[in-house]
Amino acid sequence: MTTPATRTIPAADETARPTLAAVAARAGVSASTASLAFSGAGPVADDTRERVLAAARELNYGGPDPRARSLRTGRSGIIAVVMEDRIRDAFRDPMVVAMLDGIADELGQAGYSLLLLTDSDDRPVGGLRDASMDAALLLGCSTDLDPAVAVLSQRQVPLIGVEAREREGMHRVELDNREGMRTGAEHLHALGHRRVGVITLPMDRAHTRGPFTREWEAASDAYTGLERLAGVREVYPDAPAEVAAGSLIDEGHRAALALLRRHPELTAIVAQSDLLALGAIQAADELGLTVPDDLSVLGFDGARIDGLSIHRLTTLVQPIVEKGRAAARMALAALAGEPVADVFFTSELRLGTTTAAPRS
Amino acid sequence: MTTPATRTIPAADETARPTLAAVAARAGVSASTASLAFSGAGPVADDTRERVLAAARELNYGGPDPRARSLRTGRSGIIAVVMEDRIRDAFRDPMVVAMLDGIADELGQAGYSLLLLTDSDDRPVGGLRDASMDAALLLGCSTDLDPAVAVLSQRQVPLIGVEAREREGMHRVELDNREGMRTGAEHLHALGHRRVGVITLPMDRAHTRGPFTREWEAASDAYTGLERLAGVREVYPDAPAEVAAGSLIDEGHRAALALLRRHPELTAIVAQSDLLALGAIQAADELGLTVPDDLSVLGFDGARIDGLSIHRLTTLVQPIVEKGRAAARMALAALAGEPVADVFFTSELRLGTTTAAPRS
DNA sequence: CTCGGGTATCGAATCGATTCGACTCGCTAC
DNA sequence: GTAGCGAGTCGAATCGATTCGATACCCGAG
Repeated sequence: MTTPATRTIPAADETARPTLAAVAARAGVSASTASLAFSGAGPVADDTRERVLAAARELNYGGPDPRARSLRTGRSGIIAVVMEDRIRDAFRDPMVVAMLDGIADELGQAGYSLLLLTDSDDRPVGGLRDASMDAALLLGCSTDLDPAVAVLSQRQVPLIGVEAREREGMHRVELDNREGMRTGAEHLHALGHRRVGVITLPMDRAHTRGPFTREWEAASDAYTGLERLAGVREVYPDAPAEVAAGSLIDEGHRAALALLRRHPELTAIVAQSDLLALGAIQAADELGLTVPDDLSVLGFDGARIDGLSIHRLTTLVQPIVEKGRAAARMALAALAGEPVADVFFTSELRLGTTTAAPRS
Repeated sequence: MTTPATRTIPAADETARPTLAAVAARAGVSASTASLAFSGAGPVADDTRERVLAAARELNYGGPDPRARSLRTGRSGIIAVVMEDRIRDAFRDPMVVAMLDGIADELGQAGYSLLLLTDSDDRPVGGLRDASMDAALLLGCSTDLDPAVAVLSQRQVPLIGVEAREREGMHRVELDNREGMRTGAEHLHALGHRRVGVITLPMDRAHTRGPFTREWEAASDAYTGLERLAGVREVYPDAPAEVAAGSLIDEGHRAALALLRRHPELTAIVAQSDLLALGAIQAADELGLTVPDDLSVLGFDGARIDGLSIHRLTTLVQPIVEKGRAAARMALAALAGEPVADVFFTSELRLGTTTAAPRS
């Protein structure tokens, strides 16, 4: 050994995790060479590489420590997906799952992995602020989490917002929520409906239920829900709205009951998601209303929900998986230093059996 | 400034990301003090902290870089969940989602975040090997991914296997799959059933469908599926089995049709998951068989699947969310250096309306 | 008046790799 | 005969923080 005796030599210490330096020493090469042998970047003689790998095997070395590599290279290979809801709630929504699917697929192919973050009351530790990530995808996040996002922005982490309010330095994936809903509302109007109610997605972080008053509307910063509502209001400016606590069948059920109790004159309900629409149909059944003759129901999403209903929902189909893919690709492009253009998707009205002309 | 002019001073360079050192310099304190000011560990005078934070604001510094912190402290705050399936498939399974829910809840409270990894053909980069994580939870992983897991083991990353084959240095969360299924089979036997078939979970990584032959069985290293099958075989040693390509309703449907075509004499079907059982019921309906009189169907999981069927499934209820929580807690305990004991959960037979004595 | 003890701060070592520039060979081409 | 080149290797700087031990200071107790 040429190492001076003054240095601490962890030589035969079996408990400590071996380092690249230890492997290099054992193989009789420098750390730089050993690094090259592992990464494959740069020229290394075949038998040198062999010796290094052999030494690694002998020392039970499992390859370079990702932490150190990440510090040096500035890349962690991790892309975060930030959601507002608790994971439990998020996974209940088939739209979220479908989108994650698109994201994961695209990221996986590029060799990135996916960190799931929920924007939970900004904990002192463990949140957005101190997870290392190369980029972040924000799924429908309101402005509430601005401070945390600002930190990422400061760190020059590329930010992709999916159906999120516009924001300095953030790329966006958008959907024509407003236009889609207007198209849907026009469809109802053409059928002859004049009294139409809306069941909306949550309008605040607390997932409060109830009638969507003008004051509440003024205070709300929910993005997607407001856009979809605005679309309906372009056709039915005074349509009453009931806010659900989540995109869930039960919530649609509850909201529909509330809405129909307060507004028995309604002949159609526009639900801001397919799950909500399904709940509304259930509620109609219970009230003895026939869908679509007594009550038309319109959804949004184009979720393929098999067997949950005898109806084929009239709904606005959005390319949800593609949306996920697009978001992921934008992150990858930003990381590659390529220019990134915002992406806009459009939804399409799919006619089903849940809308028809109002009776009489 | 007291900094010698020979050092490169990134002073007014607005493009480079500011470092803690830069902030410290600007605040007129040492890097150590600045670090303390941010982390809160150690005594710092109030006005010193103020000055540091002010300097950070001025320099647009977003807090310590997680990468560096992670290298130094040896902790990344990330716990990985490794699944075999593609995310798309995994999320379709309500059991996986429920378990992730328990995991996420427990980890979130402890300030950890959740890295989703799928064991995809061991890509050169982006897989298990080079994501930094403090611990890994392996959800029902077969031995196929041993090499990758071995690396983690070498790195002394705590490993928790949920329904995974036993493995050196891995903690386990187990379920009484075999005993549960035996109990279910005994229930059928007590009702008088003598000809019983099984629909199994996937038995290989390729998700191959088809009759589960003895050769295949010998070659398979699926863990949960084999255990559950073994439980049934303790009562019905010769029960024919049909392998499904996933825990999905459609797969249960397909498998049941195949099974009943080959074995019309069957009076009961044991499905290895509730979704498969639901599919089997659908298939029975189509074949004009009445459940439970013509065909009894037994599930496993105790998934709460509302509205998908008019039947209440007879099934083995497992504490799935608790399983997730337990796994997460084990990881946290291991990280805290506490002793970790394996955890065993038990399932319980819940009688529904899908099993009865065979006709005649 | 001095000593003990707590508070605030700093310097320097350290975490474990990657990477750039320099250096040494052996060979070819002019 | 030597300039030029490419392959292979090494040394040293660097990434950006945390943390340990030392130091300086102030205050109260003895």
